[in-house]
Amino acid sequence: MTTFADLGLSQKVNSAVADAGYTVPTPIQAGAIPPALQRRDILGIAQTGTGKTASFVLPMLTLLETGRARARMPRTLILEPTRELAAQVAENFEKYGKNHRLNIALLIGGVSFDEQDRKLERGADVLICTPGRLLDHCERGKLLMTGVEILVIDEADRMLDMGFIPDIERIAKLIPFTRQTLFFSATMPPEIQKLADRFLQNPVRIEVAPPSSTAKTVTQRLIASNGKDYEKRAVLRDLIKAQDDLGYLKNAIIFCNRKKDVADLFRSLERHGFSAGALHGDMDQRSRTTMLHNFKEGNLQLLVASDVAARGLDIPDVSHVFNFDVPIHAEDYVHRIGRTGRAGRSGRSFTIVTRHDTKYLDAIEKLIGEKIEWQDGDLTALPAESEGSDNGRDRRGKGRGRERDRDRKRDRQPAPAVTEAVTAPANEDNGEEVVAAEARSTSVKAERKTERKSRDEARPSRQNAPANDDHRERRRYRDHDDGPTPVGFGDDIPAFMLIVANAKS
DNA sequence: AAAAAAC
Repeated sequence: MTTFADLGLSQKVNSAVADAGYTVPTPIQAGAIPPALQRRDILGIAQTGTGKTASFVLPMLTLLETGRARARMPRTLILEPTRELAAQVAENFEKYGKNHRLNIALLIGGVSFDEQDRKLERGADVLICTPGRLLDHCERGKLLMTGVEILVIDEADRMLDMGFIPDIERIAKLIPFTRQTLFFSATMPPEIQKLADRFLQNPVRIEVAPPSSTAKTVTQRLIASNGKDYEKRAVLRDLIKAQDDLGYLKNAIIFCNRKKDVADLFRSLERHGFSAGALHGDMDQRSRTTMLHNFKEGNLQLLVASDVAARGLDIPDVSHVFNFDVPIHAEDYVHRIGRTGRAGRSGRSFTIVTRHDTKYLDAIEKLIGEKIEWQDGDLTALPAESEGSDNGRDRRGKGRGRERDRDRKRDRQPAPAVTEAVTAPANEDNGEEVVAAEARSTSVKAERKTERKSRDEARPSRQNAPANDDHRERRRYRDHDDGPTPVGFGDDIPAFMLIVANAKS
């Protein structure tokens, strides 16, 4: 059997891999690492979850051992479609590069330029970027791309979906022709093939089977619901409680199709006393980072997310995926449920289906080539909807305030006082702002510390994400649900909370 | 019917 030791990686890399507990490479790793070490171009066709990231990180670390970075001239460049994925790749470099002394710079949007700039000035061996921020740095003249030896284009098909290809082409033009290019995509539609032909020279092609399109380790079920959001939320809560009572629920990602619904559902779950976080692209980057971090650490049991979290995020041991909405694109279903049942573990997925979703459900079942079982009866078993059909436009219009009231009346669970105070003034117009504020409220202690620090340190960075003792603080704060006064702030209550609390009483 | 990404 092939082991990592057979692949030609350096001693430093092999020892970091062994420390991480790995001995046997995955097929994409076994296929890509040897030719990558020989400076060949690579065309890797692989989904996330196949060990793809290590298949470029490990050979890059080995190749980077000779030579040094010069100021503003990065030696390697990795392009990722989302900020979270970029951060995850950076973590991989830290983990497997622990025996190296490499400068790794993460260039993503939503955070301060200054620190990124300082890293560039020092000379970066590895640059991990989302396209927009990289181009921004280039346009400011802060970056010279003529020294790039290795270019990695990751998740190319997703880059295409997101309209990043023109940016990628602009970036590639700045990099010498003599570079080595590693190109990864989960699928190879004609546009991607054309792109690969332009970017790659005589590549080694490695294609690995998707881990059986929908992982066999995931038990999938459908739940019928009427179309009203408040009904779906009640169905979801019952489902979560039932899975928890059975002892199955460790943690869950709950997917919504829209950012606004992520915000609404998150608020609702918090109001009902669940331990929940939110993640979508309109949240400020600090909240995004904090939420993901807290979910990974187990400080939040539920993560309500948009499809920003559907692909590639590596959160080991997620027990459940709930689809609050049926995804519009069938492939997204596969990506979403792929967040659970990872690394051979078992996982469960539940998808809430309404009468409006049947054609999307059909497309999903066609794509995965099987019928998904209903948990308790299909749509025909539902009582008729009370107020006629509910389409999306209706839901967003005038009927909405009434629904909100009814939703509240349905369940009399007391909500934590602080959360209630913060969420009370939610309305159509400031929904997203409230989410940002809530994201803060769940980590007030942590953020107070970093804010204090940041007065001296220009702007806070990812590295300033809350440390472990802060989580314990927050949990105590979250579980405290008696008394109308915000508790846990000392005499340092943020102004926005005081306003809200006073307005309420 | 959406989401993602630069300021």
